[in-house]
Amino acid sequence: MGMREKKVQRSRERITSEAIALFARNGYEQTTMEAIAEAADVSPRTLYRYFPSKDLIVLASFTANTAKFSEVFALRVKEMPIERALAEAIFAVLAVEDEEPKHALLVRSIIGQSPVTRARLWDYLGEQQRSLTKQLSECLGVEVNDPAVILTARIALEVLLAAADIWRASKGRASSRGTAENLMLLLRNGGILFPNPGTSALSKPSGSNQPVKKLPQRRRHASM
Amino acid sequence: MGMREKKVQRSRERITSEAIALFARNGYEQTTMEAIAEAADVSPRTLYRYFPSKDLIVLASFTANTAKFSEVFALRVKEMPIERALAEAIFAVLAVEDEEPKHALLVRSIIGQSPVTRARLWDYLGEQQRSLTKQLSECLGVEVNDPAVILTARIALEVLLAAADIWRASKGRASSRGTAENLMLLLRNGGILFPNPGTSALSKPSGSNQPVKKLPQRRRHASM
DNA sequence: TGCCTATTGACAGTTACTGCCATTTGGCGC
DNA sequence: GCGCCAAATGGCAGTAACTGTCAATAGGCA
Repeated sequence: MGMREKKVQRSRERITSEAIALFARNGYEQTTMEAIAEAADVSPRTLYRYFPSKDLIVLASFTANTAKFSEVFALRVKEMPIERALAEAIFAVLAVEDEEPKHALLVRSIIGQSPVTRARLWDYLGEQQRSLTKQLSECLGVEVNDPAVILTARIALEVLLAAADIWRASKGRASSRGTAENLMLLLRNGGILFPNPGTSALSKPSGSNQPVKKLPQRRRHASM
Repeated sequence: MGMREKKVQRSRERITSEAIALFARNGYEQTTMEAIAEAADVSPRTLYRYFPSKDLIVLASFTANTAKFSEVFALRVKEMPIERALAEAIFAVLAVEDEEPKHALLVRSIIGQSPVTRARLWDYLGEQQRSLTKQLSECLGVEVNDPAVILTARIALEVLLAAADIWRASKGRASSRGTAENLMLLLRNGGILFPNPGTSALSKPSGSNQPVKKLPQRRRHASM
């Protein structure tokens, strides 16, 4: 990698880390692009070349730390049943929450501060969902617009989001992986609406979550 | 209602309808607030008093035409099982799609044009979800942070969104209600991942959707 | 009729973002 | 090392979404 690309890389990382720091200190709306540019030691115009909009800085910080659902799924589905592959993908995406809880909570709090930022996350999840739908349809040999695969993909991502929500509500004290496992068990048993015979309709009192296996760490300001 | 409030009401409706018309003609980004103000015959400053931001005009046009999920659910759950009440709420929210397909498609296309606008919809759905979670927890006598109710609320809204998506993909030719019914049947049968014994894992070929019962029409630019 | 208050409008200012052009700087053949 | 090219950067001017402030206006009511 030449001098040129290395400089770009470093600028990019400097921008994201300085921006996150400023957002954390002063709030998202209160920190101007000019301030970020100064902190990252580039001109405002250059900052806009790296990130066409302020919210994309936040999204970059988010995606840099989270595995891509569809990628993990694509990898795992070759060697295990679909249900397990989905579970693995969910765990992989949630890995940051268990490994760097502080940082995960911080980024989420920044995302929560601005509608535009939430929009980027929503769009990102939409892409993941479309991608997963496509993969599921190929696995099962049905059309991509088959209601069954569309619904399955959406529910899988909902389990992920619900786990993240519950984890956040616990302020990072719970295990996100354990939470996700709990939810998937619930789903398998038919949930509240369609409980399978012999399973309780409600979730078991989840005072203690399972211990979490350590997974290889992802670096914070990765290549993105 | 006095002269004063009536004037406000009329201004509000003039703004939303003119704005939607302009968005439809020129696109969301291309129409300025100034242009909307002029079309609605108010000063720009006044326009901002009615709608603090451009995207909220679009959200208002959306919510004015769609029933509130949680309200319908609250009403119906008193007289029928939860599963049916959820279904009724889904049908009620989807009613616009079947009654005013053109308008529904238009608003959705405008929402699709801007991330901020999508964010508002997402936030709106988030409120609905929290509200539904609370109601479900009361119905079942469990905590609001019970994973089971959280997941149930999310899945219910996902069914709604999936139905809307599939309906939109059909360009309004399908029945959104029929689509939703199809999805709920799928869910009841355990879907792809956990099929109940004796049910096909995949959705049945849905060439013909059920006929749709006519429901009382909601006015387009209602009180909001 | 005349006062009071809610609504409106005009003006100036901030900030996110864009297009354009001049300047700098790393990469590379010589 | 030298000079050329293309990529990267920076500065400047402009647009448009907002926001605060204050004066003008117009219902509502005594």
